[in-house]
Amino acid sequence: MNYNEAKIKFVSTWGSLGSLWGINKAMAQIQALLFISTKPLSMEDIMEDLKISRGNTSMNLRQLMDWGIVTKEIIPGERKEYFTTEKDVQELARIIAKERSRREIQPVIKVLKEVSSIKDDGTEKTKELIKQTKALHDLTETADDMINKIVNQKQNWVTKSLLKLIK
Amino acid sequence: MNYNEAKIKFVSTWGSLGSLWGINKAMAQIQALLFISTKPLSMEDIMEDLKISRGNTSMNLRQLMDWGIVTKEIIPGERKEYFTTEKDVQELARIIAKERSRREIQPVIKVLKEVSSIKDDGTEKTKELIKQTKALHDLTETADDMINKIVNQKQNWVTKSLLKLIK
DNA sequence: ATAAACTTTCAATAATTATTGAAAGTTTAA
DNA sequence: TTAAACTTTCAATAATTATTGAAAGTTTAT
Repeated sequence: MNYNEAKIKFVSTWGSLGSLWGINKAMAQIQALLFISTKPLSMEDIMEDLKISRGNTSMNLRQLMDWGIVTKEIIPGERKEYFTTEKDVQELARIIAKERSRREIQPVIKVLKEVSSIKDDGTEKTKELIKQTKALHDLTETADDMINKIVNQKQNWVTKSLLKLIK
Repeated sequence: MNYNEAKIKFVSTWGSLGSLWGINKAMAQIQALLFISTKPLSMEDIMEDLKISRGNTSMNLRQLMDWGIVTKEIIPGERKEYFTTEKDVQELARIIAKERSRREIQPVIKVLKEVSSIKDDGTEKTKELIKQTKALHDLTETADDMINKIVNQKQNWVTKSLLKLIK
């Protein structure tokens, strides 16, 4: 496998993985491209490399900036805008975990709390609903907390020693 | 909010959350319905409650069984098949984490390993590709390990004390 | 062996989501 | 102030994914 094959494989794999972290294919591919680039890329560069339209590139770059993963780079003397992504994987993971928690997990926790707080009318089905949604609420909250805590540790040794601990 | 409102809210929220754990809406809704039901439900029951077709119900129940989340229940004297879901949230989380890891994370780890193992031809771009995909490989592998380890702890106190530790 | 009761399959269709491309908008240089 | 260089917006369209429903398949009771 040479450089170009490897690059294509990485970008497309990372793209199809997008669904795993809740973003679309183009968005994930743009991020992947920037992630392995040695220098900032222009919209033109990205469109050409991924063979996607200008509009698509623009919209997805904006979303990546909203997530806080990609930033604009001004290159003196250049008219075009250039883009870079966060290059540190730990920091990338931190941002993604935080955003997903905020956008998706928190709202679910809220609903689970609401649902599990309905008045117990004494019927079996109500008791079951309360019991099960409460369990789900606790689990979701704990998992969310843990992921955020783990991912917020700046130093990698923490992750490593933690892993050793629970083996 | 009464029982029925709460039930509808829970089922639809859990359904739209499906994307978070990589399954479709109907599948997640069926699971949600079974999760709060006090007794096994027939295909008829599910179709009626969620207002979805027989075919859809059949296909999604089969997928849930493939995941190992739902099981067939034979009720003596009854011709119909009945279904139940795993009721313990810890066990449910264990199954889901394991399946997602197997279906989605492992293949990605494999590709990252391949890509990061290409021959270093000395160019800057190749060095960057290797460096970045290697970092991603290590992170993904560590995260996958941790999630599996955490979720495999049967006793909840482990999770709790672990959480306290990393606070 | 037959038929009723039930489940599965899958081609057709509907719903959703992503992408295009060109017009409108913005910024900069002269 | 003008126009070139660039970016954004968004209605139309394409691609993908989910759903239906009816025919085919299976099981069970008689």
